[in-house]
Amino acid sequence: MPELPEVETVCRLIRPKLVGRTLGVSRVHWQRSLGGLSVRRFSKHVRDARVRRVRRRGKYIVAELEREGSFAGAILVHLRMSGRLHVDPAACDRGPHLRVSVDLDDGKRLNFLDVRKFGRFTFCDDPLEVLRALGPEPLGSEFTPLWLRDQLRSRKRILKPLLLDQSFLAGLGNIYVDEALHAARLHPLQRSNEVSARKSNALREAIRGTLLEAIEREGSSFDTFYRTPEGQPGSYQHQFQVYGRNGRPCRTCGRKISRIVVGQRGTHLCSRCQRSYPPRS
DNA sequence: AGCTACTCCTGGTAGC
DNA sequence: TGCTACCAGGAGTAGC
Repeated sequence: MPELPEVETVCRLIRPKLVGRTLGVSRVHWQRSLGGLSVRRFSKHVRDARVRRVRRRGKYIVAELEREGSFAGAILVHLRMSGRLHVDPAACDRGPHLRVSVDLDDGKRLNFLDVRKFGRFTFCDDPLEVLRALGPEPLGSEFTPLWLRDQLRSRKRILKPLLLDQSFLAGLGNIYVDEALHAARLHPLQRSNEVSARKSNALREAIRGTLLEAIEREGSSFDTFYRTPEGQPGSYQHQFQVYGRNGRPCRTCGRKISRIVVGQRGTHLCSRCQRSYPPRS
């Protein structure tokens, strides 16, 4: 599933193909991809606007638009489970999963594909309205050791759902939470207020290290899903320590990786490496 | 405040 | 082979 590293990879690859382009006609094949916006309004907002900048915030891709040099809203993309973004020649047939496409002034087309239809490709007058609900960037300057310690201490939430909560920290999903918790040797069911300062620092390092390494490897690909916009798979899936390794030996200690369900999410852990929960008595 | 359940969707696969 | 049933899962929302 596209999480921060995958979204960052997509962003880096499509940025040079979009910045400076003027948008043309759009085609909407699945209206709900627009997230409630009408086809007419979407098309009108996008047409003849120029792409000023392409950036990532959490798992969102934000393509900021301008008209006559002034900010004119943004295309906001969330890939959710199976979304993909490609810039293709206009003649390229992307098949039945193409949901939205927008013509570019260089004869190409920005295509949004999404097998499971959970993703969003929409226009937003003020993207900050959506983005300000997000927590800090795990690779940004706000995510300090002190911030994490304070935030963990001031809540009494189970670690896994807390780390998945985008309003707490932006960009982590099921895969990288499991990987980071294993790297920090923390149990997914541990309560946030019961995490020591030392463990909090370890968690911060684990989150940042995991994400940075995954970005370096252009994310993770499996299940025929995520691909870079160049069509290449990422390679971080070969580094997984726990995710999807149910029943196979932990690469640290050899114990079989177990799978439990936490907050309706499949959760993978090593019960020897991550034994802080339940508390030993 | 924090939790659970439900919804949206499809392709893949287990079981028969 | 061909059918049905079920599963994964990010995020929003309702309800307790």
